[in-house]
Amino acid sequence: MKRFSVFLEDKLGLTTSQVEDLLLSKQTKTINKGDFLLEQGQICSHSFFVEEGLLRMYALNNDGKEHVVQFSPENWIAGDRGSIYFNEPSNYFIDAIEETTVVFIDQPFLDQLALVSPDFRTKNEFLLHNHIRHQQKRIQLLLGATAEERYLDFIQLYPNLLLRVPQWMIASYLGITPESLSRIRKALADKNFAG
Amino acid sequence: MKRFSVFLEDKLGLTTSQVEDLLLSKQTKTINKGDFLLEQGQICSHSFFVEEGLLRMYALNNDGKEHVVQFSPENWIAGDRGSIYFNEPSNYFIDAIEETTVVFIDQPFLDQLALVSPDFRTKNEFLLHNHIRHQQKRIQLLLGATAEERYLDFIQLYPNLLLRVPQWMIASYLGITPESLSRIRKALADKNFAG
DNA sequence: CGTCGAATTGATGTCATTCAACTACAGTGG
DNA sequence: CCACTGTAGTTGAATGACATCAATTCGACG
Repeated sequence: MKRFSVFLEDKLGLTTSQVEDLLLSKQTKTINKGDFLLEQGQICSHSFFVEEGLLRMYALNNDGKEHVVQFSPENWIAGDRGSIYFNEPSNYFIDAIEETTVVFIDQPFLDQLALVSPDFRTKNEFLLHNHIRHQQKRIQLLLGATAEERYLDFIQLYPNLLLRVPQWMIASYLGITPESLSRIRKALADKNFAG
Repeated sequence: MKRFSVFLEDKLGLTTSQVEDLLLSKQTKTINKGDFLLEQGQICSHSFFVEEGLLRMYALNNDGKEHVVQFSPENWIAGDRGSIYFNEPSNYFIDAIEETTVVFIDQPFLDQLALVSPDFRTKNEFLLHNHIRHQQKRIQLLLGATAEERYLDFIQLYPNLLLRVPQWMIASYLGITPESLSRIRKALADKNFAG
């Protein structure tokens, strides 16, 4: 749980010894590529800190097509807040794109963190604000940018994911078909040779 | 500041007397239809609680077209978190769709709230989670739903806004042109007569 | 080497945009 | 009170962006 420890110290303001205590009772779970941590209809009772690997959260639309809401590589937290905090069955699936090791985070654990660390809540709120800000940016792009612009933004924001996520999933994240993404990439390649 | 008082009591867990004390030093500001509370390039140093009226937050894309990120009617809070919490110049405009009365909320005020109310932070985090959940839903719709489906979702979610927001702004919120929305409305009207 | 899913490519279709004309209506000034 | 003006909304025709369907090609893996 190396990454999780560092995360607790750097992002949430805990001391090394606090982290050691807290993690005594914690275990990691490793799941295979393609396995699910959450399926539509279930109530999501945990968030998942990604220690190693890569998760994807997606929904199905009316036609049964997958739409990726977010990718969660190392050091990210996945989970459906709607389901966790409002106790509703989730609309989402969370599965592993690669073999992935996660740490389960439940409410009691968060309460513990708030108890031992004075500025845990401040830092946690910071993370929430950051999440909102990223979502807002994404909404803005979906409203006003072309598929090509959204793709360029994606490779700038997540250059490391480019190599790890299959292209058809990136298309799904961008809100287009795999065929369209293929053509966009071709057009970009042509432009770059011309320029 | 009636609505703001009720908000502080009901949503953020303060007592009536706490609210009275806190609001002694607070003033409202009323702005005209079309006036701005935030413009692109400025650093957003406050959030705005809407006591009366209706705000809209929007961004400009590469072509200079407006795209509405959110509407904020009574009891909502508007503001650009990216700018507030990360101290960056904002990408957004916030202006008034109607004459609007707002209460300015800055960080010192929030700190005060956290001091006097034990469960302010818990309730505030709840609001943040709720915001994230709504944004996620919107992303999902933009990825996988047709313009018609998004419009139906909009009128279900914000039936009261239908009468107050000009149609071209709703189109902007949905990510389509005013002409397209006009046609969608016509098609729906035809369907309902047929059915 | 053969198989299966991923990616590319081409032909065609659909939905929304663009541009333009026109109607309806509110606000302004004579 | 009426003409003048500007903005919102509607409608039509042409265009454009992305989707769909179908046919290959590519590449990983048993």
